[in-house]
Amino acid sequence: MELSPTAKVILGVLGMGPRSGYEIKALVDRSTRFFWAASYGQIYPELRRLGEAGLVEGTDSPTGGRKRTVYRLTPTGEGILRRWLGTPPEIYEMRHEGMLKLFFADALEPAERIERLREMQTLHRDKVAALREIEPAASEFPDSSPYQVLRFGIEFNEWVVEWCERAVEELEARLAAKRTG
Amino acid sequence: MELSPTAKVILGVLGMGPRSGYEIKALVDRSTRFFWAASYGQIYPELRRLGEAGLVEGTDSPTGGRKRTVYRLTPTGEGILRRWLGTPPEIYEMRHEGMLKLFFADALEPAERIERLREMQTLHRDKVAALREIEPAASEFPDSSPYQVLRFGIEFNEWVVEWCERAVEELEARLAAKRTG
DNA sequence: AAATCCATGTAATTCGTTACATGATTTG
DNA sequence: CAAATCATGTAACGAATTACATGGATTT
Repeated sequence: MELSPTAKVILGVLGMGPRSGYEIKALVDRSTRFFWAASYGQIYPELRRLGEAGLVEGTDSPTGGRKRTVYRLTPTGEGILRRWLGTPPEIYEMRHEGMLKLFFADALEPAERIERLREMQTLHRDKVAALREIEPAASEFPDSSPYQVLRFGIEFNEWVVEWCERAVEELEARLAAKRTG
Repeated sequence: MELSPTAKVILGVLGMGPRSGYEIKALVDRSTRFFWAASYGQIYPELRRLGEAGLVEGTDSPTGGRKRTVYRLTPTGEGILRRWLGTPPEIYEMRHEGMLKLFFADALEPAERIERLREMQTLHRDKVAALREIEPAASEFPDSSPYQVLRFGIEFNEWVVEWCERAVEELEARLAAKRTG
């Protein structure tokens, strides 16, 4: 039973309690999206597949005349979630356009290379700001895993901001040395 | 002229000098793969498309009876590369299974949560080791952008290893406090 | 009354990996 | 001479986003 990327988030989220597809998407957008995204085009078909495979179970629970299906884990699904959680992580990927541009920055003037670094810094500063907005709500449960993960996100992005700062300083020092030397 | 993800690496690599598709792939695998991967199934078709669009130009230069096409940037391609390099980065994505498992770790025993963290730590320790192997060769050009990016990779992964260490210590302290308290 | 939110779902398109097929050349 | 490397390419498949379509409920 190989779990698809989207199945992993769905099972994990349903492990916290029953939810509709819409609610799963909303939760993902507020939390795991920073390291594990999922769109409607993935979530709804995957919920159907997981239902067919017997890992989740949908119950109709409309709000008024608005139809709505709430999904919960079956015992099988619960077991498979546990098993997956108990396995070492395998997937770790990054797609970082700032890094890519920096990698090719030898083709640029030194001043432009510094500009590239500044832009990368801005991007990560914005990430810190975005995550800090979530923080007050999340800090209600300071011992929880989700809060720990949020802290990681904030501290990691702060680290990158500082790294950029140091990199800029080094480059500027080198530029100055070249001018005077 | 919207550049595809693979077009970005290809143009960047060709900006450092003419290369065959095979050589592009080899370089990517030794360098940008950590933050921008590309496979044969992307590279060869994209080289053809870039050729049709007039950004690159292929020249037959067989080695013996083994056919081989070396690509170089056209002036148009050069210009488009420059323009892209001079624009703020937009794409920044991460897919981190360790983080995802940690996020859902409230469903686990505290001891298991610590295990999850240890596994994440191992993963990043392995990354540090892998990058350190490349370092000696890269450090020949300590002022180059690629070396700077490699340093980022090493230092970033080291930071994560330390973060995991701190997180484990906190959790262990909390566990101990619970036992005695 | 309009805007926003709740809710579900699909179609089109792009992106990306893996595996396969083919064959020459070099190195041990 | 076997294995590794150089070299190009495609087919099958899976993953993912975006946009669209539809419609009820709630809020302003």
